[in-house]
Amino acid sequence: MTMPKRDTYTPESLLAVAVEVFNERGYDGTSMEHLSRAAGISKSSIYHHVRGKEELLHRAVGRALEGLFGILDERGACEGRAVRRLEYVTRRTTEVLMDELPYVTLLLRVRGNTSTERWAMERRREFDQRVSALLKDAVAEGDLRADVEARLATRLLFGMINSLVEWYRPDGRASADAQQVVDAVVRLAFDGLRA
Amino acid sequence: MTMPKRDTYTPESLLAVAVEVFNERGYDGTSMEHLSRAAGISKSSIYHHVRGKEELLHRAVGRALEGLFGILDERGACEGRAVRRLEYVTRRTTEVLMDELPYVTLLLRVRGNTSTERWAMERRREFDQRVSALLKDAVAEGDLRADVEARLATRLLFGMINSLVEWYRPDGRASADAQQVVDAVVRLAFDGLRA
DNA sequence: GTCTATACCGTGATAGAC
DNA sequence: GTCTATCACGGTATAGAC
Repeated sequence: MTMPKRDTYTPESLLAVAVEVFNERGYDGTSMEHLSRAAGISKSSIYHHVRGKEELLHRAVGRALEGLFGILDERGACEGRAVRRLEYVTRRTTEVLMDELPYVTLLLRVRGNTSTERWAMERRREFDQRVSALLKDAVAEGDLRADVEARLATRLLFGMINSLVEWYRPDGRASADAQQVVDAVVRLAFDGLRA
Repeated sequence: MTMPKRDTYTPESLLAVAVEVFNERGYDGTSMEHLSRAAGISKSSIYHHVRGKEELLHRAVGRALEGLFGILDERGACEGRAVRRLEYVTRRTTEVLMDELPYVTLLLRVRGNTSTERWAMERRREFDQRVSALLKDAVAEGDLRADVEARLATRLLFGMINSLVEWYRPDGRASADAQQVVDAVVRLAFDGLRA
C-alpha cells in the first residue's frame, strides 16, 4: 500500500509466514523458535509485531471466516431457486478455499484448546448452518433428493469441499486447474460419480 | 481374554484412553500430564506400560491401517465389475471408519512431524492409490463418468468419507443410524445430491 | 526493529521407594 | 503396578541494549 517493497515485517506479512508453518507442523506443533527461523528474525522480534502465537492464529482464522461469510452476501447466494443458490455457494466456497488456502486450512484444523479456537469453531458452525438451511429449501422445492437428511447431506458436501485443503496446491501458472477442480466438485456433489 | 474384568491397565486399555485424549486435544496438544489425569494414574506409571507418547500414537494408527487394508482383501473388493468393487470398498471404508472411529480419526490427522507420523502418511497414501486404481478401472469399463480425472475423483470421494470423523459420534443404542450414514455416503458419492 | 540474555514454567522421561 | 521426587530440556514471553 504505502511501500511497494517492504524489507521489515508488518503483522500482515509475518502472518503469511506463520500460517505456512502452522499448516506444515500443526499449530500446537509449532514453537516460536520454528516461527523465528522461518521468518528469519529472532523469537523476541516477533513479539514486537504481535502479542504472541495466539494472536497470529486469531488473525488467520478471522481472515478465513471473512472470506466464507462474504459468499453468503453475494448476489448469487440470494437470488433464484434454492438449488441454484446452493450450487453457487458450493462453487464459491471451493473457490474461496483455494484462494485463501492456508488461512482456511488453519481454520478447518482448530481443535478447541484455546478460546480463539473455540470462537473459530463456533463461527464455522454458523456458516454450515446457513448452508444447511439452503439445502433444506432446495429439498422442499423438490430439486434435491429427499431420502438423505439435510444436515447429513450438508456435512458430506462440506466434507468433500473442505478435503481440498489436504491435497490442493496452487499451480504455478494459470488457474486452469483450479477451475477444473471447482467443476469436479460441483459435478460430483450434484450428480455423483456414476456415468 | 484372560480376565473378564481388569482393574489395572494393559497397553491396550491405556491406548483406548490415550486415543480419546489425542483426538480431543490433538496429538501435539496432549501432554503426558493430560494423559495421566485422563487415565487416573500418574505420569510415570504410564511409562510402565508403554515406552512413551509416540508408541501410543504408533499403536493407534497401526490399528487404523490394519482395518483399512483388511477391506482390500475381502471378497467384495476382489470380485465382479470394478464399479461394484468400488461401491463395496466405499461402503466398507465408511463402516470401518465408524467402527474404529478414534483410531482412524487419529490416522487422518497426523501431520508428519515424527517418523511414526510419516510412516502412517505413507501407508495411507498406499491405500488411496489402491482405491484410485479401482476407480480408474470402473471408468475404463464405462460405468463411471470420464469427465473427472480418476485421481481427483478419488480424493473427493475420500474427502467425503473421511469427513465423518469430524462429526460422527456412535449412537448409544442401535446401529440403525450408522447404516443410514453409510447409505447416504454411497448414494451421494455415486448418484449425487440431485433428485 | 532487531538483537542477546534471561525469567519462569511445563514438558517428556527416569530413579527408586513401596 | 503405582507412587513421589527429580532431571534436563524446550516452551512462551519479557527486559533492556543497540
